[in-house]
Amino acid sequence: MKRASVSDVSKRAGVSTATVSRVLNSPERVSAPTRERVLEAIQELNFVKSATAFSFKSQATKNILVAVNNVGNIFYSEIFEGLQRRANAHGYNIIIKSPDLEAGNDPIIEALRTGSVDGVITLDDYFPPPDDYALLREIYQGTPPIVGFAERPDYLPYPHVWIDNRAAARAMTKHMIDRGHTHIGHLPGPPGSAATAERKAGFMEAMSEAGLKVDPEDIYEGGFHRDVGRRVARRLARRQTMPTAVFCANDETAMGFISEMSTLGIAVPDDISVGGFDNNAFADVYVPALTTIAQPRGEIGVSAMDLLHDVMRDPTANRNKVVELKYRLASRLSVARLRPTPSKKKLKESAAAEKG
Amino acid sequence: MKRASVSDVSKRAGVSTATVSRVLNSPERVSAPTRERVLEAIQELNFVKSATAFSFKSQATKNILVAVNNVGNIFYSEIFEGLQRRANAHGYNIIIKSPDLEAGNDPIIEALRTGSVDGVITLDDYFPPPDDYALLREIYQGTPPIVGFAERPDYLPYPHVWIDNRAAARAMTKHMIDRGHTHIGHLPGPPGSAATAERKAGFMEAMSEAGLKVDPEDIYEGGFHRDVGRRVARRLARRQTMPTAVFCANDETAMGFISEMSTLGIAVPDDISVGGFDNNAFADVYVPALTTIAQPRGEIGVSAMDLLHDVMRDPTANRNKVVELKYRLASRLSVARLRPTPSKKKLKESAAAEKG
DNA sequence: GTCTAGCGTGTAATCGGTTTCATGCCTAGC
DNA sequence: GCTAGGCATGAAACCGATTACACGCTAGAC
Repeated sequence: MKRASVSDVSKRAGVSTATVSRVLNSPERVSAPTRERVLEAIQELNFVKSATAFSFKSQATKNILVAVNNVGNIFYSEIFEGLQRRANAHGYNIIIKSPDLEAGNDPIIEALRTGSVDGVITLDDYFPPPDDYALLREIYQGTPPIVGFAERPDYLPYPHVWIDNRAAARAMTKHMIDRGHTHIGHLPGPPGSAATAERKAGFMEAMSEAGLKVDPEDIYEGGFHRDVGRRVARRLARRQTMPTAVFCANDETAMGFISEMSTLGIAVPDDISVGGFDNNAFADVYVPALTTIAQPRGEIGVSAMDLLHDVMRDPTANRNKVVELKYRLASRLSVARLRPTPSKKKLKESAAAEKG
Repeated sequence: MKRASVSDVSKRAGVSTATVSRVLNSPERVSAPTRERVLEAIQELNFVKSATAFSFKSQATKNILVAVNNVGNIFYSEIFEGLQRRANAHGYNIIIKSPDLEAGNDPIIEALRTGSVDGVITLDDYFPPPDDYALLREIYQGTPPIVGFAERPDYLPYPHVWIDNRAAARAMTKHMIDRGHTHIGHLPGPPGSAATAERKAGFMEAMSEAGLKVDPEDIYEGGFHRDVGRRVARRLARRQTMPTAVFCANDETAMGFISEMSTLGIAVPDDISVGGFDNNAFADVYVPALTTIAQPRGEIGVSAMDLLHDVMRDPTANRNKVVELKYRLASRLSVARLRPTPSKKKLKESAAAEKG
């Protein structure tokens, strides 16, 4: 039992394939009796248009590539959700792909070259070889159907959606300063990333605006990973004077930091305050509930898909379109008002007292 | 500047399209000089095979549909990662989709009917209309190229990957019993889900094997959501005698529970032990680190994709294939050995003492 | 009564590859 | 010297839909 084709339907209904196609695409151009016969035949044969044949003929796949560095990063989950929902609304499918590091291939280049997708959304700093992209631009006469979130390479300034990382970092830092903290540490994220640079700049600006000095020792470069937070926690715990607050440029890092501090017997926020960035899926059920910058991830997905849709419909008009989305400071428990801190020694004593 | 076609290449090289196709697919059948000329022409014109034309001709899209109820659920992240990696290896793309509840359409039916994908992987209890599936089975002569994780509807018993939820739940319960707990509560998850039923059964089995009675009051049906955990926490805190341990059939629920308990001044694991299920992305950096059942999510993705690949290559031979993956009990801090619990009153006293 | 406009429908080309079949040439075997 | 077989290549069909163009018929205008 094979799928029925237009030709099968046309035979069954005693008409030409052209008429069947008209019934499907502009039924008002077909006389009522003929239309009826064709529709019956379609029913009887259980006919559905072949997606591949349609793509071939129309030169449009209805597929959108979503390229990310690591599909498994939970940061994307909600973005995927927004993308998917919106793609459905526009009649697209989303194909999600990460670069295969061993093979060294670039999914974006490949997909656009083979024409297996109509457009591309890239969600992070995705920096493959410029020369291939130069070629792409040539092919697409300056406007490949690409849309991004946040950072873009200079050689391919595609339309994009972003949030103001610098302002957000400034807001978090100010939040800490407002609560009495003057000695604040910062974990800015992986070197080389634009997000890192922006967030760090925001931190520095807020500190300098408040007339506070930043000891280079209090900046801990690293990556957006729990192990970075853990490592920094161990290092901090050994120092003579700890900062009273630490701003991690990523919730996962913050959680790694807090959890390690907890096993070292240092409590958040009683002994040290911690702020994060992302408002990841578990920031609100963390103990303590994490004060963080909420990125509107669902909306990022929705906006990116809508933007791409615009770009695909009118590439030149939307060539330079940029959509800024609002961040939000989610103030919860992990950043507390500064109180005279009990020394570590005192803490141990009280713990001992409780046991005894 | 448009993409070059086989025909363009053939003209440039002064050969027929058949020869170009041979160079691409079975180069050994073309004489060296001709082959050279064709390859040159391909280079010069920057020729790449059209994906749509190929799909059309070969009747294979190289696309795999991954159907889930909610793309945004972070539980899938790592599974997606495994699926993606393996799909790449087999030369497939993955299209990720959730049903559009308003439109009431079923992505699986639609995708298979239009032929826009070659196969389907479904990751949770995905129970759309049986009659449509009956039709699908007819079309595919009994073996639609579908593979699932865990639960399947009776009317479409596709090959699948699973973990033994019942045994895993039994293991967690036994772990609590081994640590001295006899009064254990259980949050089994959303009613109607097979996972819920299995995990609950495992819990009951372990309790009865240990000769322990389960008060129906200690079973809290709900869903895999933080709010369920929170609600149960509030309810428990009001009871005269709390269980000394609670087994939540999902980490998110466990975290909601723990975080609410924490704001109520009840500490985990000092006052009550909590076990989870999933080993989600943050279970290890939670405070306290969460004791849970680790599902091998990456491996689930890998196995499902490999299984689908087998099914697509030989549907009849793999019609009933089932792959069982191993769970693991991750014993961390949230389940502690039972100690004589301080009453809530005592706790408040000691807190007051600390302040004073 | 003739001419024309327009409606409904069919014929055939088209998209870009792959594949079957045919053809011409060369070589080896007798 | 003739033939069989094999190799390199080309011509054309094909996958399933859409669409430009052609055609015939009817109705309305003069």
